[in-house]
Amino acid sequence: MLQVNYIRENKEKVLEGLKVRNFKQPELVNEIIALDQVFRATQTQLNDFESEANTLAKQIGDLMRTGKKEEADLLKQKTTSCKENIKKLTEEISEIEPKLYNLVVQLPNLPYHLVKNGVGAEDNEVVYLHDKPAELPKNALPHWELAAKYDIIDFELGVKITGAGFPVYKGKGAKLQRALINFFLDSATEEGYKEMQVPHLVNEASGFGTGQLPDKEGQMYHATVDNLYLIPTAEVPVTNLYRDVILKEEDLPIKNTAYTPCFRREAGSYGAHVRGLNRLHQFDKVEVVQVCHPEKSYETLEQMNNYVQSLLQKLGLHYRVLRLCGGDMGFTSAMTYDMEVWSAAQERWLEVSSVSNFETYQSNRLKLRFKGATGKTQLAHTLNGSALALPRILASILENYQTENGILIPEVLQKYTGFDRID
RNA sequence: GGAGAGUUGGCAGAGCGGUCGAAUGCGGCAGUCUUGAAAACUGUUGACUGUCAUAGGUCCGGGGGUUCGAAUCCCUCACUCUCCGCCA
Repeated sequence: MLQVNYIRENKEKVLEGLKVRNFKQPELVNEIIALDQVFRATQTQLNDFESEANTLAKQIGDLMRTGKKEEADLLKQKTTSCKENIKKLTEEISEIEPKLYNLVVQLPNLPYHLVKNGVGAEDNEVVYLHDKPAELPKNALPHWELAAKYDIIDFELGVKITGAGFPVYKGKGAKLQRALINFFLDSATEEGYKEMQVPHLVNEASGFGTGQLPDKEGQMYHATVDNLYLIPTAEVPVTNLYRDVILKEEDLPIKNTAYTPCFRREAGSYGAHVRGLNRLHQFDKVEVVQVCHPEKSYETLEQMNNYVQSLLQKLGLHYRVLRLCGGDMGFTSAMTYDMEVWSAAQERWLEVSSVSNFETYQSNRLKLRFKGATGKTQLAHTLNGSALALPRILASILENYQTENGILIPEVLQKYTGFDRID
């Protein structure tokens, strides 16, 4: 979330940013500033009374110790009105504070200056296009048909044991999946990320820390008996490692990577576009996360962008990079690149990665700070990206590498799979 | 699942209802000594809020209560640990 102090001191910038995002309730800004003023005025009044009460209590203490009980009793009477005021003002504050918080969390992050004004996906900028569509054999099949033909992914079996959106990978399909995970983790390690294995269930506090709660509660699977949530992305546990942490400046940047399954309820999304591997309730993903110095975060974003592209290039996929416009960007992001691979058989682009700089939006909520040379603590910047999400990568490999004689395995994966084709 | 113990500053660990934001040790930082380093010695060292700067205020797991005054007493919730049982 944004910092109230920042909103107060940079009202115009905030309004401009919200405009780029096409944000529908700019009036929130004024409400926040007004309520914040009330909040701080009340706080000041309360502090004054608290100060008075503290002074009186100390005096009474002194008198009691020196045996002047009558004088002490006299002073005690004076505390009554003070206490009443404190009680009243405390109640006021406890009403105002959550109200203010609820307003502030409704504001999205402010876009970086490179982000273009826009409403939706059609306004995104294509900033890079790599290669051409693969040339496919005549009767090219979409991946779900290839999956059935070679018996490597079984959607029906998943339906039987769990439900739709939980595929079963079989034989070489399972092996290819594992190969991709290893390839992505090894690559991330070479790039300087530290591999982490984190829990796949998180508590409520972690859900709040990265902002899935309270708003997107319906998107997560909830183990109610223990009040734990299945993670929708590794971002949740990996970023929460740094909740309530004050780092040393020399610890930055922190680069972590983790492979996890991801669980998403995807309530309400059905239809042709979710066929096959396009949209699942459970899928695998390798995530990269960085915590860095505010001055370095855009440099870092470009590094991460390039890194993700290097993976796609090694896999030999036709892809493009989008810089999302204000209206299409996630709520918490300041700038996002989406990578999309071309699905030759479906003839559409599939999003396989999203790399974002959240600036201080996450770290403010997480209380993730660092202490610089000056001794002042300040919020760190956080970034993350998928590197990569497996199902659509798998889908596009199946589709793009299909031949008359089976599906070829990209060379870079062969040392992980141990075979060079699926037939 | 049963029984018990605990939760205090970066860590370890003390704390009588008032003089406690909190002893002490370690760690960190600065200095003395040294060619340099180590050791030793000296000093310093929490976060948040607030102010132009002071001042002031809040924080001893969370919430509530008793009291003029709570880290300390009471209630409640959460979490952690130990032992037993079960078990990958």
